[in-house]
Amino acid sequence: MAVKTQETPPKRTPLSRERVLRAAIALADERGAEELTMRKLAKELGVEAMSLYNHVANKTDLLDGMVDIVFSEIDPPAAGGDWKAELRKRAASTRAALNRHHWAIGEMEGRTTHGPNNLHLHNAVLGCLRAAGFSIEMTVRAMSVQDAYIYGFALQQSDMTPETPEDFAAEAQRQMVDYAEALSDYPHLIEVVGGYVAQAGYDYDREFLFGLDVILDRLEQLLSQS
Amino acid sequence: MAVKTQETPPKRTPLSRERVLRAAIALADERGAEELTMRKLAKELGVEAMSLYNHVANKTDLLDGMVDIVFSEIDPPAAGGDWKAELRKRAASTRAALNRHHWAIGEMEGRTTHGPNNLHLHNAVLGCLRAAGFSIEMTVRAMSVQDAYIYGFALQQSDMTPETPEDFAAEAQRQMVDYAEALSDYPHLIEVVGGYVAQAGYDYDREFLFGLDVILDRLEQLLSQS
DNA sequence: AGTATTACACTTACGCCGTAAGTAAGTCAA
DNA sequence: TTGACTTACTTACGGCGTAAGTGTAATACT
Repeated sequence: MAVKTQETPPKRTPLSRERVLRAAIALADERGAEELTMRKLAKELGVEAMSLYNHVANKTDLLDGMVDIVFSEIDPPAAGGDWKAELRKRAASTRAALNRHHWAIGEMEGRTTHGPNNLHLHNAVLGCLRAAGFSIEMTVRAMSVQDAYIYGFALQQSDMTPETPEDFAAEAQRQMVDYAEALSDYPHLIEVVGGYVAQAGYDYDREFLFGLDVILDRLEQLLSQS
Repeated sequence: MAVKTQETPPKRTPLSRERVLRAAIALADERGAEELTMRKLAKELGVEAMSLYNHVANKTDLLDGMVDIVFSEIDPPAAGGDWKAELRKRAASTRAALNRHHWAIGEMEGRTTHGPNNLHLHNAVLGCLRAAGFSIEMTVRAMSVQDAYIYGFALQQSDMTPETPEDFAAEAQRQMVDYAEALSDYPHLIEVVGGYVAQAGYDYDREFLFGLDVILDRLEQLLSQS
């Protein structure tokens, strides 16, 4: 007697904004920003594309949410301690977050809305600088130069996919061959890229910290002579 | 006697890669990168979309060509003169070029192929630093930190559309209202953005040069003590 | 318990996009 | 003249974001 057979009730866990955003980040992390489409994201969640619109207003709202989650992964600096160490820590964790989510650097550009985690982080950076003794004017400048460097470095790194110094050296050697004829006009590229980087490689972590300390050390000088 | 009336022979000047690239840049400059599509570009040139493919291989080839033209607009630094002045000049002209073509900063990310103008410029920067007396290792680092800062600054600026200090102040005031309730948790944002930037505004040129000199001055110190 | 409301996933459809493939019209060398 | 080449045109395909409407299961309220 065919009662309504409870044939494997789909039993899908319901969607939520959180689940949608997390899945979107995972997809973008794995396959890149241009592979993140509403249809593919829906398929990943076992759902049709239009269902996503019950939880995000549209695609830019989706990206806004994703970006703010990335901001939440950054360690805000503490105010009142060793300000250089605190800012080094936040710079490193920013770089780490942008590295984990290499699509984020491209998506943060041109975005006009700032999520709460973004505001929280920047409030903390300003507070750290103010506590260190910088004037308001210098605080603005100090944050601006650091942010520009941090995001710019991440941007440059995303141009060169190889991660390790060895990979980088190999890539440099390959490009030296590719551009061989043109390169003969560029002796300094040969000397530096061909003669040095292709041998020694390029340690992103070390170079990043070097540049950061160029900035922080000079800021410290300006602070002490003010 | 209906001879073949030479009824207004279309007389269109033929396309060329140069013309396509220039038109693409003009379109992207005016309407943004996301408005640059093959169809709209073709319409601008009075042609059908597919005709463009006789002059560019595909859309990324088009963008490669556009990006290299932007590089051609940057003044390469001279080697052997006042190296800080030369590098300040190239930084300013880079910023100016990225400002004229605000889409470029987004399109240079992740690009793996480097056009001749890109190579030429970077060869000149390396040459300038080597002539100033930097070791090969320090030359790599010095270029890296400058580039990161320059591109990062342009990236940040593209987040905030207003150009003039006054516009910036007005925008800051508007955002203070938008985020009023959340902002109460962020006293330093209130102090700095609300209390200072919203009043004094933000002079991009001045702030850019300040940050650049933070870097160049510290590099000079490291050079003289080596 | 029965009914009304809401929440949420589904289907369909529209106008875009980049571009593969094939066609037609002009130019120029032999 | 002819035939190869260049270059613009037409058509078509699959994928995109998303507007609009439909069906259904859970929840809230008599």
